[in-house]
Amino acid sequence: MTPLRILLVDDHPVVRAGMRALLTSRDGLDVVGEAASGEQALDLVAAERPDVVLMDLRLGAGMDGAKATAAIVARPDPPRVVVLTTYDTDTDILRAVEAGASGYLLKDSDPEVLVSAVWAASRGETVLNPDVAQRLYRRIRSPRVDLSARETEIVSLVARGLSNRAIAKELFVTEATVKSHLVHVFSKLGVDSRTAAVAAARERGLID
Amino acid sequence: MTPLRILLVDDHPVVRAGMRALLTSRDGLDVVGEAASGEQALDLVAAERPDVVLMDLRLGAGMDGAKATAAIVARPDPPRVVVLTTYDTDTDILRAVEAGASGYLLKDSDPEVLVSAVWAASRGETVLNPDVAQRLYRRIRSPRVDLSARETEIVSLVARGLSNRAIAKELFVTEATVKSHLVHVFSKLGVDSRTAAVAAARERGLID
DNA sequence: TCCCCGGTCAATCGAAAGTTGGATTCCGGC
DNA sequence: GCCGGAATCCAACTTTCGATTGACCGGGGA
Repeated sequence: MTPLRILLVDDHPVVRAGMRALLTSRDGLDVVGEAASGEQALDLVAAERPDVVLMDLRLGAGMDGAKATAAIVARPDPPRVVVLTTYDTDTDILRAVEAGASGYLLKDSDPEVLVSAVWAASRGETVLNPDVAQRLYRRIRSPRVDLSARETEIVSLVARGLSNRAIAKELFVTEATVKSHLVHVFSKLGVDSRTAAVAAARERGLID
Repeated sequence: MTPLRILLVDDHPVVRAGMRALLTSRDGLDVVGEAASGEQALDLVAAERPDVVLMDLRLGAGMDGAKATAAIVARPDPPRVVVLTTYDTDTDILRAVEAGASGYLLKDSDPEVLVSAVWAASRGETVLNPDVAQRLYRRIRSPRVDLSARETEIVSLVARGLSNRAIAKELFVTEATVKSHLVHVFSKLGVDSRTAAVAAARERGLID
């Protein structure tokens, strides 16, 4: 049987070396490339046609892991993409899953788990870390809120500590308008103050 | 010449494998142990007596990297500790340096940089990532602010979105007291609103 | 010892923030 | 076409926040 062809995507050389070391010591697994950025990952997917891509979500500057994942699975006859990351915030997970990832693992997973996840992904199965699965479940139950572009913009400025007046000046509207947007934000997030809105928006990954 | 004895400390198996792979391929370097926690690191330092410890700052549950570093350098004839981490917030850096770290590198550093940093540390030199050095410099110039325990507690609650009244209830004090603390926080951070205080405290790593 | 600092509280006042209600525009569906 | 909904905008009103001043207590360090 031909070995499974694997592409590693991570902006940290140390992590790439670690994945390579953990995977190449296994029979039937072949690391055919390493990419340090999303752009490079796309090139290597086209050139090497791997079976499985191990993808970090945070890739420093440029395209992030979720975007790169989406671009990869949009290709004809795409490889499976398994996300392997340190972060487990709701939004990160949701974005990765929406982008079409076949798995979501945390970097503190056991090497065994990692290897079996790669195999499972190659068979078309979906592999989720238990914590991650639980978060996803919670998220699906609670209705998805999304703020309009304007609202997000304003909450971001609030989070930076600007007053309504300062925000109004920044966006060339009146203070009343800023307040009005904030009222809508408050109701969408189920809070009743700017600080709580920032906390809620941050928790749901709507800002930052 | 006897090889340099190195101990790896990181809670992520992948990262440990990566460091091991990058270091063991070099002449004169010998990885003598791996620890997944601060407690384990202390044991292994005592048992293996390494020359250099590569230490992650975030170690999951239990003792964090800064504490572990401090405990290690407090030993008789201690090894050099080089911090190797993903995070580069001001507080992390400062805590590591204060704990007695001989170096501070980011995980996106080149393997070459990593290797030469290990050698430099073994010779007693201090190795700082340029970004890190710059942050340290900025930090030293701007007078160090630190909030009292009570003040930090209150800012954290503000960051969670609580009103003064709610904070007062939470801490069993009156609203006047909360306001009084916030006045001090505002003046220490150079801001004039609760949201700006949260932003400033977050930026300086005083909360979260 | 005395003084300073951290934590506690009170009263007041002006300035933000938050509430209510309403206007306009744009867009997709019946 | 017409309607409903959502996004953006605005103004007047009420509440909370923040500034200011002043006070009390307890625990260290000079």
